[in-house]
Amino acid sequence: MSPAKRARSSTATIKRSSSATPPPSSTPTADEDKPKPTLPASALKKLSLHASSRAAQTPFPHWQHPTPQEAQEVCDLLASVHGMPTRPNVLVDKEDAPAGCGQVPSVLDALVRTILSQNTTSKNSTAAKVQMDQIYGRANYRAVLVGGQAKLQETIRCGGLAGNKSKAIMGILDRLEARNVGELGLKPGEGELSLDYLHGKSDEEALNELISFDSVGIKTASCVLLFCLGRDSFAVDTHVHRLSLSLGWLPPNGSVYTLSSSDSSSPSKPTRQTSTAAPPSRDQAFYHLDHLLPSQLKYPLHSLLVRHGRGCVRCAANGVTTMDFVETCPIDHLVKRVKGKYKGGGGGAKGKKTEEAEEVPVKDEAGQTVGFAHAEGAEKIEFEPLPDAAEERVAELGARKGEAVKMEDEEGMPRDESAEEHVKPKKGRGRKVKAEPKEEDEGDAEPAAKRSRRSTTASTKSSAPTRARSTRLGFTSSKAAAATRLKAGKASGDRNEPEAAGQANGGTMHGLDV
DNA sequence: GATCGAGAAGGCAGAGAAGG
DNA sequence: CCTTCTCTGCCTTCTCGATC
Repeated sequence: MSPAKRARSSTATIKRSSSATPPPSSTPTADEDKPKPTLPASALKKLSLHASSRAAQTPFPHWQHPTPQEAQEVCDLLASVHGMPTRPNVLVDKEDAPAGCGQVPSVLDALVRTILSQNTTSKNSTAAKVQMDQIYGRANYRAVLVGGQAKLQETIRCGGLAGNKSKAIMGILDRLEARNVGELGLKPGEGELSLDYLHGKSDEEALNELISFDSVGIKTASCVLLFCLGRDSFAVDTHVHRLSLSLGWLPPNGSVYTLSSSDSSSPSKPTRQTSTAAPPSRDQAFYHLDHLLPSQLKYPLHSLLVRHGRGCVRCAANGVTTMDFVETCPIDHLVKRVKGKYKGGGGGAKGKKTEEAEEVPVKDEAGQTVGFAHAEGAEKIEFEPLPDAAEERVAELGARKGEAVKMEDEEGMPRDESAEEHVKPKKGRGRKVKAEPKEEDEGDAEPAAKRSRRSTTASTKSSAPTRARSTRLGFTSSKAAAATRLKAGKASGDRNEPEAAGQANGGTMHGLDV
């Protein structure tokens, strides 16, 4: 076989196999037989972690939710409002496809789009992708590779985290180039940089290949599998994660059951129990839900949960939707919204946190946690009446300001950002506040600089360093900066005109994968 | 009204702490 | 010492409450 034949066109439309598992090595590639080129330690660590998690099937073997019936019910209810998403058999390379949506035929393009969508809004990531296409040409990754990381970083700066993302993308392109040269026998600079060979690999092989790249985690890889490769993988993003918690599909405590790697062969017998207030992580949620959910529901459920998590005024984070909102929540009777989450907005209102509704774990005869319920007195959560129209919603949201104390939350995250949370001794593993002064609770007499980094940033997160950096770079708040620019009557200064890029982006605000 | 301060979204890697 | 787990930094934009 000519090595050149292996490099498929990245821009052509590619008909997908409808089967979740492609024919086993119908094109037995040399890279399957050869030992893999040495991967960096970080990649090996990721792969090892993934392998043990997969072997364990689910991190919560005693938590049998969602059942297929529960999943089907939620799917049907959400579809009644949002419509039932159907996966296209043929992906077409649309110019205005939003970043973050892996629904493009080229696997490499899908992966890059998904990377660009990490840690930023769809608007920003799409702007970055548009910028890339303008600078390098449409999905011209050879030009990207030739141009170097610095140029790429500058190009995608408007998307945020440009340093990390450009490094990640260049790493992928470097490896593909090395593959072209080392395994396909091409000359340097020849052939197309493509990941389309993943179409010929099994789900697990493709997933492993993807997560072996730097900056590509389970979620990113899962998105590519789900949307580009047409496989049944249940990607867990923030909306899916939040709603899964609210629906009781995940245990309230993320680390109740932990399998040691040596016991991964007997997943039904967790060897150790840890206890932490932290809810399941997104990765844990992925392994649990990907294991339990029926394959045919993964695509529609992911799409519906994302759409609903963004569009339902009752289920969106902080009650603020980022797209057309849903008047009535079809799963309102199924979700458990608990008090306690910070009501978004307004920095000045620091500390506006609502009272936490106490959760009591429900245990089976063996003492294993199999569910949770609100403590007495906390189970009655009164929902506010739904707005009747969009205008009313705006008014309602306005009226909610300042009523944070009464505002219930949909998330049910036991983790609190209060200082008390962080000075609490934890039973489980994990980093503690180093040498936390005992008198810390007492007062603020100690200069903030003397506090541990963790406790200091617990309340401010990364905002402070970010702001400090922004200030050094000449930013104030974006609003102020925008106003200043408006006054000055010129476009944004030496920045990369993110607003302009956003305008170029036009209406593609969301990479909604439906 | 202008400005400032601060939370939130978004996913990953890596540092560091603690248990076995 | 190894493994496991938690937490933070990374970056930008938007939003909103408080203050001037």
